[in-house]
Amino acid sequence: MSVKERRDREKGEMKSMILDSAHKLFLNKGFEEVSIRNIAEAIEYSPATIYLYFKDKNEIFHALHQEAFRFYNQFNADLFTIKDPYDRLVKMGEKYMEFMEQHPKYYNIMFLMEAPLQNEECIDEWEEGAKAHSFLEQTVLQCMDTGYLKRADHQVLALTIWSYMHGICSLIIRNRMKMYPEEIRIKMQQQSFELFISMIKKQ
Amino acid sequence: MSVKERRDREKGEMKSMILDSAHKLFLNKGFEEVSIRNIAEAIEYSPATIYLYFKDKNEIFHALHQEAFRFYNQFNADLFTIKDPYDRLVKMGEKYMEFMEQHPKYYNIMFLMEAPLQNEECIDEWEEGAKAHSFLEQTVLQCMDTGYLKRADHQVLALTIWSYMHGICSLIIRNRMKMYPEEIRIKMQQQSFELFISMIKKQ
DNA sequence: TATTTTTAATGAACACTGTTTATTAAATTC
DNA sequence: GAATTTAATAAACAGTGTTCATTAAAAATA
Repeated sequence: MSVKERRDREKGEMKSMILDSAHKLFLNKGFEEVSIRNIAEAIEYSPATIYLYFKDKNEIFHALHQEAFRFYNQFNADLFTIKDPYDRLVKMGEKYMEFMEQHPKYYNIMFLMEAPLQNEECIDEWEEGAKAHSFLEQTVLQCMDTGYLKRADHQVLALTIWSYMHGICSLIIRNRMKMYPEEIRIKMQQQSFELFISMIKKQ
Repeated sequence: MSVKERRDREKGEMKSMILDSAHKLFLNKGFEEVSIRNIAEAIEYSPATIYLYFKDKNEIFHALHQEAFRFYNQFNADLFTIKDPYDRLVKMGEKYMEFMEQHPKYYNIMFLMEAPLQNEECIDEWEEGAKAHSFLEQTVLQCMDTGYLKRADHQVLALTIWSYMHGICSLIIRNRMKMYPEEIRIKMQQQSFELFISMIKKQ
């Protein structure tokens, strides 16, 4: 019995050893640029060994996708201390943009890359992502209850807000805002955010 | 003199032959999945020949990126016949989503892929994209002038609208809306669009 | 026209990639 | 101690983007 237990533990340790190395390499080189052979070299095992612990490269991406959401929730931990729901909502948007700017590689794997969600079974939990999203939904609902936002389906409004935030962030990250000269690009982005905030606000 | 002219013409013909083949292959297989060797085989030349006409694979992606924008402008041609600027703006949004749904591969290369804009010199014109964007800006301006939209910086509002549209579209295309069960996903998307439209409208 | 120069096209190679499989070595069970 | 299960790997498969020396053809010059 205890043999099986140790084996399971060792299997888990090996998995997180692979993931840790992959994680570090990915942060240095960018996700697509790291190969299975790179990871194998870093942990001093052969490439084939990786396949005893992960089905394929996408499964590694999926695991790191989940880790990125954990990191994102940590990054946003201080939002929970903001009592006023409207202040919290605005701060949430600001932090979303901050996260994109400070951690573009995480943003990329969380919201832009295809790889992490390319395996069928990825329909499963995605707990941390759901947590973040329902936090947004609850905040929106509270904003309506306190009269900050016009009454509407809070789920629909939450999706609309997220869509806007993700839209502007991914345009920036993927270099699709070159029609604006570099100097004014950031100003445009800020003004757009302010405009959007004023648009959802009651009155 | 005329020799050089013929040579230039032949060079151009070869370039568009490569591009045409690449285009067809990409539409069948998806962009990342087509190799230089695939293209070479299709045009019955050796892979090395491609490099006499294009610096690298990204340059091919860049050319197709431009073609996609031409196609997008064609797709939207009938918007010009809509006289009422607000009707035109709404229709513009609807067609944007239609385009994403009917031509996800074009949408991908236009707005999501990194490759087409990875070479330095891509800062150049991007004429067709600028055309589409300034059409949006002008429509927004006209909507303000006719009292449909609240007065604001029309460039900032145009960017905000595009950000929202791109946001919802890329969340769909990249499968990031799995927190909603498949049946209601499309409904959420439609309701969100309607909500956004009502948000930007005066009153 | 004959020879030199320029240009176009390629085969072969380089240094990679993800993934599979047969084989070996070690650990565990009988 | 022998048989069995498990873990790890070397080697191979079938690709990838890209470069470069070499060849074949076309154009320019003598």
